[in-house]
Order: sequence, then C-alpha cells, then structure tokens
Amino acid sequence: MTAQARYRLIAEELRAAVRQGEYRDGGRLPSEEGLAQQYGVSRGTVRQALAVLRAEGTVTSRRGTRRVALESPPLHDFAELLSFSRWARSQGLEPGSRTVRQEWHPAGPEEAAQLRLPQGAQLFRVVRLRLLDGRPAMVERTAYPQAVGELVAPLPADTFSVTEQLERVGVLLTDADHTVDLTVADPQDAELLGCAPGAALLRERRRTTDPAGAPVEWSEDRYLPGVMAFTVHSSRAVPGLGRHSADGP
Amino acid sequence: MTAQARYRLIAEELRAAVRQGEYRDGGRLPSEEGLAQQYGVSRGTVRQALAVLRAEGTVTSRRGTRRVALESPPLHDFAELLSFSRWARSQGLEPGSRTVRQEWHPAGPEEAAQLRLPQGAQLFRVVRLRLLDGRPAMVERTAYPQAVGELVAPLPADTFSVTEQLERVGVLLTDADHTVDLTVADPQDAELLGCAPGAALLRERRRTTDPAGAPVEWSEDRYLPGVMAFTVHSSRAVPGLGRHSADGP
DNA sequence: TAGTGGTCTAGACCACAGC
DNA sequence: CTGTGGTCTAGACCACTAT
Repeated sequence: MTAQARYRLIAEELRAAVRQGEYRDGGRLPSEEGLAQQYGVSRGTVRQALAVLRAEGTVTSRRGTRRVALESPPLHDFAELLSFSRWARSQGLEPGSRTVRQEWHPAGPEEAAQLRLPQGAQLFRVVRLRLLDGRPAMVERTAYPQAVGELVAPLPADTFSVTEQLERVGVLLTDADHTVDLTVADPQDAELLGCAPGAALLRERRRTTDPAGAPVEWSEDRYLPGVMAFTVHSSRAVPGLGRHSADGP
Repeated sequence: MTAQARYRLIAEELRAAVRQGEYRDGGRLPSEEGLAQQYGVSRGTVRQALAVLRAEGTVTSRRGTRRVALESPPLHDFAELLSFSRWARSQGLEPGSRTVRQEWHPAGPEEAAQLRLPQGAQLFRVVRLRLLDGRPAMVERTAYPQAVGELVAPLPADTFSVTEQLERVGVLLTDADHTVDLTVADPQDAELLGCAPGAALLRERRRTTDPAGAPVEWSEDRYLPGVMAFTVHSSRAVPGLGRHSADGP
C-alpha cells in the first residue's frame, strides 16, 4: 500500500475514484491539465499516474478526447501471482501445503534451458501438494538453481509460502513469464489430487527472474478443474499477453 | 511495423538489438544518457522507449544499475490476440472458419452483464468452428451488441477474420479482458470438434472494448487440447495478469 | 564517491475529435 | 476553431548500487 512517489499516490486516488463510479456519467475523466491543477503537480506527473491506470485497464486513452473509465476486473498484486498462499488468502480461502518430495538433482534438458544452466547442473527440486480449505487443489513442481536451492532446502517442510521466505532473505522476484494450457494427470498427480490418471488439469508453467534477469525458479503447477482461472487485460497500447502454438514457447 | 513516434522507432531498434544478443555479455544496456546521445534525442524520449521494453519483458530496470536484457518469448501483436485467423497465419498455419449458426437473440444474463446491456436487449450471436490446416481446433461463440451486429450480419458466412472486417469499417478494438480456464465439451462442442462429450477443453472468455470503453464483443472460445497455449509476461513494475477463483470474474 | 535509473518540472508543438 | 491527449525537450534533484 505504501507508495512514495506522487504519481503512484495520484494513481491510487484516481483508481479508487474510478472504481467507486466517480466518473460514471459518460465515464469521462477530467483533463490532464485539470488534474494537474487539482493535485498541484505538473502535467507530466499526472501523465505518469494515468499511464499506470491505462496499463491496468482502468482507463482508456485516445488523442482528442478525454480519458474514459473502464469497468475492469479487480487487480491483483504481483506478489499474489507468484505465491499460492498469498493468492489463496486474498480470495478468502485457507491455503495449505504439503511437501511431497525434495531433492538435489542434475538439471534435465527443460530445466536447464529454463533456468539457463548447463545440462546436469545441480538444482533443487521440490514437489508440493497445495490445498485450499483443506482440499487438494494443485500440484506444484519447482526447480531452483543451486544458490536459491541452498536457501530453500533448510526451510521447514510445511513452510506455507516459500516465495515470502525468499523475499525475507533478500531474493527479489521482479519478472515472470507464464504459459497456460491444458495437460493430463500423471499417476503422481492423480494420487495427490485424488483424480483419475489421465484426467484433464489446468497447467501453468512459470519462470521467475530477479532484477538482474537471472532465473530464480522454474515451476509447473497443475490445478484441478474449477479451482482457478487466469485473467489478463491486454490493450493495443500495452501488449503483454500472447497466444502460442501448443507446448510453446 | 510503421511507428511514427521517435520513441517507438528507438524501442524497435533496441528490441531488435536485444533479441539478436547485442548486449548479451552480462546483458547490460548502455545508460539512458548514452542512448540519448547515440540517438540524438533527450533522455525523456529514451525513457519512453525503455518503458515499452520494460512492459514487454524485454529488459528489466532497477535504480542504481544499468538495465539488463531479458530472454523473453516472442512478441505478438495485439491484433493477433483478437483474431484467430491472424494468429494462425503468424504461426505458419492455415486458418479456416465455418459459421455454424448466426441469429438475432435477446441477451441472456451473462451476455447482458458482459456487454453492459439490459437483459433481453437484441444482440447478434454467432457460433463458428475454427480450423487449423483443415482440422477442427476451436469453437467460438460470440455475441455482438446491436450496432456491431448489424455490421457483422451481412458478412459472408465464410469470412475468415471478422475482426479485420470490423476494423475496415472503422470499429476500433483497443482493450480486452481475458479469462482462461478449463471446461468440458457440451454435445455441440463434441460434434463440431470431433471429441467426446465431456472431454476437457481449454477455454478463453474475452470481452473486447473500443476506445470509448464500450463493449464490442463478448466471446467464449473452446480449444481442443494441444492446439494452443497462452503466454504472458508479468512484472512488479507493470501488473496486468491475475489469478482468480474459478469461474470469475 | 561516481554512475545510474526514478521522479518531477515547465514549457513547447503536434495530431486528432468534436463542435 | 477549441480542447484534448501524444510527443519531445532541457534541466533539476533524489535514491540506490557498486566500487
């Protein structure tokens, strides 16, 4: 919630106003010049705030006319995207976690490519069963490069949010690439989730990197149907979402 | 490809340089001041260009150190996200389309909510079977509000890209909200796609809006497994992706 | 301490929408 | 034509990283 920069504060205020329907009559916001005077800042600062809202999908923008308020889905913290536990709590659900297995293991081809390590490099693999309100919801298979693995390995097996622990130790997660598609339950999935082998699961694969661009984790999460959905806003101005051929990239 | 603004040209050049591994030795880009001199523009313009690349996931940024080039998945046009045909062609696949049914119909509750129309308002419904290289790939059920429907209705039934046609008539699509999850084939899906009823399908629901924020289409697309995957980049700086409880929002 | 990106200002001109 | 957002400039100061 803390946001020092003026433009972030202004963005928060405007976002709240838009969500509360402040500008619902036609949906048009005040002009940039008007907002600048209202907040006592320069137009540039107002534009920075509005750029945030445009990227979120909270407002549109178009040369010649005032900005328009959009109805948009509720926002999620970046952190909620990386941490199952944080996400669950934000949804009012009780997260649970059971570590099924963890081990040091040489990197396979996919892991090596995703973590940008030579094949066979030592990495730390963890398989966890994630629960929502006590019921199995997702199987998570994560691989950490050696340096990160050495921080993860000593954590108690029932650690809820590894992500939060990593942040506490100073590992910063700033960017992630996600791929979402469909897969089928293998025998281990089936046993852990309590579904039939071969049953369809929603799959998210994710590579997370730190500010230096170095991969911090590579994870494949498999959700039971009906548990979770991904949402994303895309706009001509700010791309980001993509549609790819199966199993890519 | 055309990009008038200087910062867009600079962004394109830098993107190309990064993708070609220009800055791979450690991955650090020149300083903003350096780039400004190199391109003969002010630092502000360079920063605009870099903001584009940061939002894409092409570079990171962090106070105190130079920017770092990220390995990131290939980019997709916003247009490719909205148009199945355009996307297919960009993947080197031959798109096909068969209109299964189209009709004027009063809006149901979901349609009304998504298109922000009163329940029972007339809208134009279209069901299409989409093909890739001649094989069934996806079933698309789209609803258009009346004004848009009147533009879509007269199009020939085998029109490949309705989206492209709409743009040609001056309908601008600028923003979209996507929800991705898993569903099961109903009898119509099964017949069209040639799968078993009850088989799992990857589902994308999408509301597209114009620059004024008015909904232009509401669509539910159901893909056969193995045909398609969604990718998205998320970062602490530029949120956008979300994870939601099932069936929401 | 030097270099870098983050924030903010004050002004200018342009392209486009809508009257 | 007027008002609006889009682009660009030239400068300033600050917060942070790395040495």
